[in-house]
Amino acid sequence: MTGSGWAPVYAVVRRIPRGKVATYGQVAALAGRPRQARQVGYALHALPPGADVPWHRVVNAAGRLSLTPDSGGIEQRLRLLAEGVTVTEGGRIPMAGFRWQPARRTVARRPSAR
DNA sequence: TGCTTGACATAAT
DNA sequence: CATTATGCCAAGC
Repeated sequence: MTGSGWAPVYAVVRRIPRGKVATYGQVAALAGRPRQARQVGYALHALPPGADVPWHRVVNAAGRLSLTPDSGGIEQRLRLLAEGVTVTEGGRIPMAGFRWQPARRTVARRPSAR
């Protein structure tokens, strides 16, 4: 099948538990695309309204909504708040306990470098 | 067919 | 905290 190939991306996003959030890079990595966080965002943007994908649970690595308030960031914030995720007016999320951790990435990310 | 833009990430300045 | 630079790749024009 040559189809888009973003199916795994949507599958990963669907796996994000309610009340938690994941980063684009994380989703990209879990979907098999370690360095394509951008394409993940693109794929989510291309999602039709009402899709079975909780795109609002995906935020950037800084724990902030990447979308502009004019684009849908407002809706994303409201949806997260409705799920119990704390989001400040500035679109910031305290990733202390809201970060979805499927397995790796606990406190020490990426050995070496940095 | 080739260049530009973009829901990003990371490091450096 | 803002800006700059680089990487990665799909879609739009």
